[in-house]
Amino acid sequence: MATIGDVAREAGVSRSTASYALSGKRPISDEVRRRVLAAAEALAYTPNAGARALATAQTKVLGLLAQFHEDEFAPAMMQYILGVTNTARDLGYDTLLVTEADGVRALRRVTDSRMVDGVVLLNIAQDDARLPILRAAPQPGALVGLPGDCSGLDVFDLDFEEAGRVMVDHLHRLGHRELILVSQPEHVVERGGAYVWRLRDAALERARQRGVTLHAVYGESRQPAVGRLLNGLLDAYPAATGLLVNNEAAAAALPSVTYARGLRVPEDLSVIGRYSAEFAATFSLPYSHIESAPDRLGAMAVRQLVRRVESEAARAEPFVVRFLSPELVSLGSTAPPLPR
Amino acid sequence: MATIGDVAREAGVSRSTASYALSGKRPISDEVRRRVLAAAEALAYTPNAGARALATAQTKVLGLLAQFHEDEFAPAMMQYILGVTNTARDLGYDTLLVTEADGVRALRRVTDSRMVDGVVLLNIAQDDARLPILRAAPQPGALVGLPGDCSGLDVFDLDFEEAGRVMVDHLHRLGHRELILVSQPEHVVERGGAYVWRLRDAALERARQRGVTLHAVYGESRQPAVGRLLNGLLDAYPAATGLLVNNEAAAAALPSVTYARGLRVPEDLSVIGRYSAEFAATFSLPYSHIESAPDRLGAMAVRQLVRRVESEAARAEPFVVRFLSPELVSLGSTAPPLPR
DNA sequence: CTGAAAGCGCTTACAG
DNA sequence: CTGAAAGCGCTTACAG
Repeated sequence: MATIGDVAREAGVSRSTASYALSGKRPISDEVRRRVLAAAEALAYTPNAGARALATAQTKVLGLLAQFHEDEFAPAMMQYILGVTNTARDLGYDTLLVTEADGVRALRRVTDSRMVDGVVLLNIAQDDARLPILRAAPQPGALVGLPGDCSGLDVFDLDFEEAGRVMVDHLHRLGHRELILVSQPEHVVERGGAYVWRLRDAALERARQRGVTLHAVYGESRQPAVGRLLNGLLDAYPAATGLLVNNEAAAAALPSVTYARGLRVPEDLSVIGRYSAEFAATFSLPYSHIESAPDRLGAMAVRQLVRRVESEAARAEPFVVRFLSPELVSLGSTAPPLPR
Repeated sequence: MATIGDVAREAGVSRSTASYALSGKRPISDEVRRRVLAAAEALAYTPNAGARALATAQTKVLGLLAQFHEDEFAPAMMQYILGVTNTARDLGYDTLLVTEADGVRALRRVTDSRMVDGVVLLNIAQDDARLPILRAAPQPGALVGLPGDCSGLDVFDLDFEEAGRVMVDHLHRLGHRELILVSQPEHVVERGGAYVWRLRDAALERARQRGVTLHAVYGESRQPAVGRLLNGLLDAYPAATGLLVNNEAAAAALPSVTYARGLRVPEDLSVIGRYSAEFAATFSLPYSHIESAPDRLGAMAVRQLVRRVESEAARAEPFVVRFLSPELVSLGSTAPPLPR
């Protein structure tokens, strides 16, 4: 591989001149610049990333830490990752994807070794053990997901509380008075997934205000357990006319369940989910849903992160906690309840 | 951050001694080693990755290039990616995930700049434009997926031809004489996805040998098109008693279709899919299927890649093309056809 | 067993 | 406008 020394020799200039001609960081005569660019072109010169990182203290790489817990719903994760990698690339950064189980160790490794200029964390737990490490790291960090303590980091998440209220209000307005809410499995909550109870508690509160009965239960993340659970719920609450689903696996399993029971949606049962458009399209889900916008959240986190990475001034700004307003995408799976 | 110079000073030795004590690459007296390790510990010393890469010409990072084409089935990709990242980490490597649309450009960037020690390519096309770049690169490369020309690279893929034969044989043995095969959409084939016709052609050939009628059609990758397609097929071939599904989206949409038509599986229709166990569990798919083993394929590719990266001798070995034998996971979705 | 020095390939003050 | 030199933080022959 050609080095900057090769380019300089080929162009008949010093290495520093070659470097400046390529970077444009100081004025260079047209003639010399032309020769340097031609030499670089001819030798297919590409700067060595390690050498540049060492000299500039910038790697142009962002770390992306994702946790894949046993028994969690992996497919939805892909959209968050793509939101991050694609936005990073647009801004001139590559992405180091770290998926190992020990997130604390992983985070320490990539920050201490200076492999990355900044870090995005996915799957934030309420009391996430990675956060103290990230706060202490020299690189800035951004979270997709709301932890208990947001200090020292930029945080981006869907407004799950508003999502819960929107779901309840929508069905209440249509005339529903008894609803079921299926959340993620209990172990997701135990692990610290605050979004589960943020949505649930807000939905319960709003239901109380509106005089709506809301049965809120934990779900399952896999078949056949999730199918059994849905059947059990529909058996247990025969008067319920609306179903809220804050659980991708349950949403994916629901069509089979309703077909098997001969339930028509929305005539017999109104349904509102919470997932991404991508997810809905891929898995044939015909339900109106709160768009979870994983790509947008990933993109927002990266943009803010890169701002802090690249600007001293930005790094001094106060940290932000930004909630994306939930948007209800209507696919016609809700209607007024049938008179009984 | 502490440098090796800080550690050396703290331990009262030279930088080279500190380096050797840490790496163990030459004998060091117990006393000195103890002091160095203590100093490194006390200063929380972690080597600077860029500096090490520059000195050793090894980054301990692998590149993973994935292509996400418009209208393709993204969720299945996650398992391949996890297979790669987790195996890489086990072997001491981090993973740079590159997802930009222009794969040629991306590959050139990461190899020319020496950001990675080796590269794994996903979504291999029959005539993949990235392959010439990878062959010419100084780093070794491994493919998950079979291209037209395997020269100069290690290749790993499911044996899709054998998969087609296993599917046909299994149903033939049960007494089926008319089958439908739903493949990926035509544009996946046009883009170069050879595995589609590898499975199909082998299935057609085997069906011919066995005297089985096989209707092979392209599928769709999204709803509602895929649901319509499945209904259309079942209408068009009412005498078919078995369905082979080499298309994740079609498999995911099938339960709704069979329920809606009042078809029982396997009594009225035997079904065999081709996807991963992870996929089956997540999406409630009750069908016997050929396990596509994305995690195993990713792991195989990484192991071979790292062998070549780390050993001169391994780099001189002939390139391999390794096919994973398809395994039929029986979930009871096939049975002898009902007498008509 | 240990140290002083060179070198990896860049960038960027410092001089002119 | 251009060049010679220092330095980023490591590793590893070269000497002793």
